[in-house]
Amino acid sequence: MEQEQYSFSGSFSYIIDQKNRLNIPAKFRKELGPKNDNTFVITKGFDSCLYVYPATEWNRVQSELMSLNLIKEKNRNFIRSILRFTTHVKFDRQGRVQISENLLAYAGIKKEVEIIGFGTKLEIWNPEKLEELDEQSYDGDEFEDLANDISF
Amino acid sequence: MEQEQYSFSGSFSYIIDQKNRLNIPAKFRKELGPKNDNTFVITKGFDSCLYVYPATEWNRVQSELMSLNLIKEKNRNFIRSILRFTTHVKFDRQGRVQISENLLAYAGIKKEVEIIGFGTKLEIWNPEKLEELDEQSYDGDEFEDLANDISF
DNA sequence: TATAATTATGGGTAGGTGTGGGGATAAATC
DNA sequence: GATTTATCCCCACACCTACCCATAATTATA
Repeated sequence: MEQEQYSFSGSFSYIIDQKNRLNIPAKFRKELGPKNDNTFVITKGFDSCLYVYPATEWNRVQSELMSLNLIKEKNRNFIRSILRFTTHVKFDRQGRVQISENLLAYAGIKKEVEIIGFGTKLEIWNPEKLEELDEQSYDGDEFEDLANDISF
Repeated sequence: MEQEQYSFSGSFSYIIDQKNRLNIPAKFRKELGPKNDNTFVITKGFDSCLYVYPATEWNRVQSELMSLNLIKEKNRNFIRSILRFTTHVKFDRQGRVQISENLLAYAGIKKEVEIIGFGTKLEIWNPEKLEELDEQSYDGDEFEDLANDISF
């Protein structure tokens, strides 16, 4: 199977409507491609945001997950903590997906939402939390070192 | 794949029109070459300016970005701080690109713009900020040392 | 110098995008 | 079984953007 290379980027503001529907940026939907059958996979992410994978990309993640040694309790707990919150969502003709209450609660999302591209996946944020993190986490020296490493 | 070597230089003044469109100097557009499909990648730079990469050059940066270890929170924050503000822009038949509001805000750009060549990339500046920085940052001795290092 | 080509800026318009809401079907609750 | 609740599909519409053409200024060319 050839490896399709996603490279999501950019930041987009949306709101969740009364029916818990969230618009996915048209730009990202177009990048999805026909193999994914209009389907994303949403799960809990780190940093109190949600991760959104193209279905094909999620398959890769899942197979790596399942390759962990199931004898170790730590691994079982890890797998469980992720799969428990994973759902496949298909967007409607307007490009919206439905997000479950507990995922929204985990990310602290009420109405305003920021969707950002993160390479092979998307991240869904409460914009206020994203802003906070941005301020807290900025580290001039370290960021300059990293930028230097990658010839930014 | 052969490595094409960009060497942008020079300084050009433009204005942003009512539709947030910014002209890219014809000189730079011509250097782009056919492989880039008339596409530049714009993102936040250091020094409160915007960076503009040829698409092929950006691919290199991005693949290095994504090769960072995502287990480390600092790396995730770094990647996010860059990709969030990254957009692929294709210039129209007049050679203009559209620049998002938050990028303009970051660089403090309202109307007047200075585009300068910076080797493999371009930089977009508010001309006043560029002027300020020029005065503040000039350091005769240090600059002479650097010039000497590179046999300028 | 005259003419043509290129470049920088302005603006119109069709189609795409984001958001709200209605109605049919399925699921849940009483 | 009856009533409510949720879910999915469709349509509506305001707004925005991409694409097109126009024009003035500048540069290149004969």
